[in-house]
Amino acid sequence: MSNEDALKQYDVKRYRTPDGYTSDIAVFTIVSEKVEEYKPPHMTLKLMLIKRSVINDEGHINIEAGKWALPGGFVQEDESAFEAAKRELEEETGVKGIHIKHFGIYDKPGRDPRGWIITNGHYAIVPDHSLSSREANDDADEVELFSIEEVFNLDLAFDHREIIQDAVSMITNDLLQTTIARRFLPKEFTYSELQAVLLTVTNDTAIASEAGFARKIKSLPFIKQVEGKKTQRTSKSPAQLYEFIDMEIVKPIYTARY
Amino acid sequence: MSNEDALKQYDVKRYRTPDGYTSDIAVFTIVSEKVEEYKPPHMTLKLMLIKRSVINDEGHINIEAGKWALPGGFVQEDESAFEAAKRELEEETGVKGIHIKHFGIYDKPGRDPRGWIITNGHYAIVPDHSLSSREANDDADEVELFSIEEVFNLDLAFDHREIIQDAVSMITNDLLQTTIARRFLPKEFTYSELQAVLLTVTNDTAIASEAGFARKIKSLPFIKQVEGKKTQRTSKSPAQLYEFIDMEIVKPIYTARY
DNA sequence: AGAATAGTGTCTATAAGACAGTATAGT
DNA sequence: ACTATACTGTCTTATAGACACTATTCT
Repeated sequence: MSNEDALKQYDVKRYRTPDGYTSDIAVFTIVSEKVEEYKPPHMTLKLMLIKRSVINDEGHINIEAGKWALPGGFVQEDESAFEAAKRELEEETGVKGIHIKHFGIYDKPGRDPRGWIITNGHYAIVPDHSLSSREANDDADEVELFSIEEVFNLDLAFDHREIIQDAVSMITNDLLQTTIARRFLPKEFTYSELQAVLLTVTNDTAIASEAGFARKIKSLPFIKQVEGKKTQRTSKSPAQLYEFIDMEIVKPIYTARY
Repeated sequence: MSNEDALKQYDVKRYRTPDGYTSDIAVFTIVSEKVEEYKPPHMTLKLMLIKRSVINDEGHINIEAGKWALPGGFVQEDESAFEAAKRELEEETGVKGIHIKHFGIYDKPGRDPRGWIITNGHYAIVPDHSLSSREANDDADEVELFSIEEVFNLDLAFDHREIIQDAVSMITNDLLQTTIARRFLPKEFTYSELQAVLLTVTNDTAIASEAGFARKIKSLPFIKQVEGKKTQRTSKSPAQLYEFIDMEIVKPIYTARY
């Protein structure tokens, strides 16, 4: 009658079980191009990929060798896929406290020739500078940043093309419909910096307009001015600093106002 | 050098593998209350749960017996978790072509006392009438619909409380930010029917206002009038019918218009 | 006629969008 | 003075929101 009795009778091997359970991470960063003084940023969304080495860390020939792939690895026994993704990302970049989000599961039979291997798709947002310390490890020959257009011209391992497509569309949506843009920005930022982040994924005219966006940012309920604080990092004329307010935002498609 | 060589050397048992891989489904339906003639509907969002039986289909004592749980089951060898969810839902309700969406993975070590069992959370939207044919099966004593408030007062199996919370917040968001409301409605519907669906998850004043919503629906880019078609099912006065247009909608929180 | 739902008319306040113009400060 | 960015002024047009009013049809 108790759970203990039930457990004794439960045969864990009744069903076939997966041969592996892994986490992959689409590591996004936004690089500022033309970082001159007194210039507003022009930003590009980039994805970090690794080139799979021919010989793996045990001296064996690697599967899908030579192809570009998302970093990732096996989930350990005492952790969840999400925790594994966080751990692997920390190992890879050496950075803690990174924004990371699970967005999908990839479990189609045959997606990995080694067996029934299930992988979890995550995306992560890391600040530009965190990736400078990156280095190739045993499983990877090279580590490189690619723009979204470049990525889809590469020879990608496994079903990583599909995973990356999902990651890109997920982060695009999230950038526009949530406040995760903050993860690409310093705590305090100018209107043109936020604008530059959003313009990496949209060409919405309302966002692209300088004067319009400069005005709009002041009426957004989830952003507030940092009173009396200005910066000159984007122009000679001091620019007002803003910061995000922590709040849940759901903007229904059936209404126009907040 | 080839993938075949790599495969020969690959030891699938290097890492511990999960003991089970399952799919659970949060089956939502919206029931119209007070369905009188010539009345606009008043709707309530309900979730279907099953009560786990004490003895399972093999005559053994069942785990988490007597508790309420999401329907679900093991993913078979030749299918993905999503396909398993669809299959199980069809088996359960006898309805095909149901809207179903994967929203999360639940893999915390210890979430299931039987071992390292990973489950996939899906939500499904089924029309009211499809659930009338539901019946208890071997694993379930009872099948019942609960309102969202009722659900959280029940004794729920495993970590289904957490899964249900995620399902509810996901469907709430999706109802307001995507056009899935159409899955709760007939192909052609009146403004008050759409309004009733939305009001199951929000009390946004712009949506709750009759006159306002009746006007608003005409300017939404993803909904069009069915020219010249009216119905009297919601009132004595014939009401205009509308239908959804298939399109991608992303409404940025940084802008107000479409 | 009465009742209930489905709208429309109309007014006000607010916001968007366009575009010109001003402000600031480094070179 | 020049230049580039950061705004602000101002006008026009569109929409939201409120609330009264009309329209339709069954009972």
